[in-house]
Amino acid sequence: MALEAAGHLSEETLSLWKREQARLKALLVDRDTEAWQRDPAFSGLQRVGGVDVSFVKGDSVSACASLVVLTYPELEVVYEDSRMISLTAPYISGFLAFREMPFLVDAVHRLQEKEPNLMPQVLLVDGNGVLHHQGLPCIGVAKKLLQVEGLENNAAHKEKIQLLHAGGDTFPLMGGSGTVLGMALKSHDHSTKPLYISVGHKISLEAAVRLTHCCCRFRIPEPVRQADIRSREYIRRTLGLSGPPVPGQERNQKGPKSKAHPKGGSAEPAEENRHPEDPSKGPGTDPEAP
DNA sequence: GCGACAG
DNA sequence: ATCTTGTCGC
Repeated sequence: MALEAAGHLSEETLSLWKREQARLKALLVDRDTEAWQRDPAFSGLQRVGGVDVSFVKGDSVSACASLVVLTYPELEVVYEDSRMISLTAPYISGFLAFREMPFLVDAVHRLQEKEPNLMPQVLLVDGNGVLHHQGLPCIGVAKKLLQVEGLENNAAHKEKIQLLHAGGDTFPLMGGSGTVLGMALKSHDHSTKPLYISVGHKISLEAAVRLTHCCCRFRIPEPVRQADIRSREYIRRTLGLSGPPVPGQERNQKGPKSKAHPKGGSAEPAEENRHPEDPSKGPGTDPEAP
C-alpha cells in the first residue's frame, strides 16, 4: 500500500488517525453559517485566506509553510507568513492533513497573536474536504480528482469535463451512495482542467464553489496560488542555492549579495504585487493551453 | 502481481 | 510535492 512507500507507520498510529478523522467528521458543519455566504455578492466578506506547503526538492522533510490573507474582492495580499518547517509525518494518500495541517494551524495561531484584525473569514486549502475517504473538516480545493467512493477519472468523467463551457460551470461529484461529495469547477474560461471543490466546515458546497470561482484570476484561486508562489519563492531565496553543488556547474556569482530580508518567520503586510499579469507558474503557462 | 495514490 | 524545455499567446 501507500503506507509502506511512506515509511513505517504503525498500525496504532493509523488507527488513531482514522479515529481522529471520524471524530472531526462528526463535528463538521456543511451548511452556511455566515450571512455573507448567502449574499449574491458575498457582501460582508473582506478577507480570504490561503495556505500551502512547498518542499525542498531533494528533501521530504524540509518545507516551507505559507499562510496568506487577501482582501476581498480585490484579492490583494495583506498578510504573509512563510517559514521553514520540518515535517514529521509521511505523506499518505487520505491522510494529508496529518502531515501538513499542524504547521498551517500554527500559522493561523501566529496570525491571531500578531494581527488578529487580519484573520480571514474563510480559508482555502490545497486538498479535499468531505471529498475524502473519511471527511476531514477543511475547505477543499484539489487540482486532481481523488478517486474515492466510486469516483473515477475515467472516460465518462473526462466527457463531463469537456462539456464544461465557461468559467463557473460545474458538475457534481457523486459517490456510490448517491451523495454529492463535491463539485468539479471550471475555474475560468480558458481552463482545461477543472478544480475539485468540496466542503470543509461551516459553509455550503454551493457557496464554497461560488466563492472559489470568485477568487480565481487564473486556474488556481488566488489565496492558494499566492501561498504556493510565496512558499516556493521563500525556499528558493533561502536554501534554494545551498543544495549540493552539481559537478558541472561551477559558475561564479559576483553580483552584490541581496540584502537578506529579515524574513525569518515573516509576517508582514506584503505590499507590492502591482504587476498587471503573471501566470507565474513556469516560464510558459500552466497546463492550460487552449 | 497490478493498479491507485489530494499534496 | 518535485524534476523538466520549449512553445504559444496576450
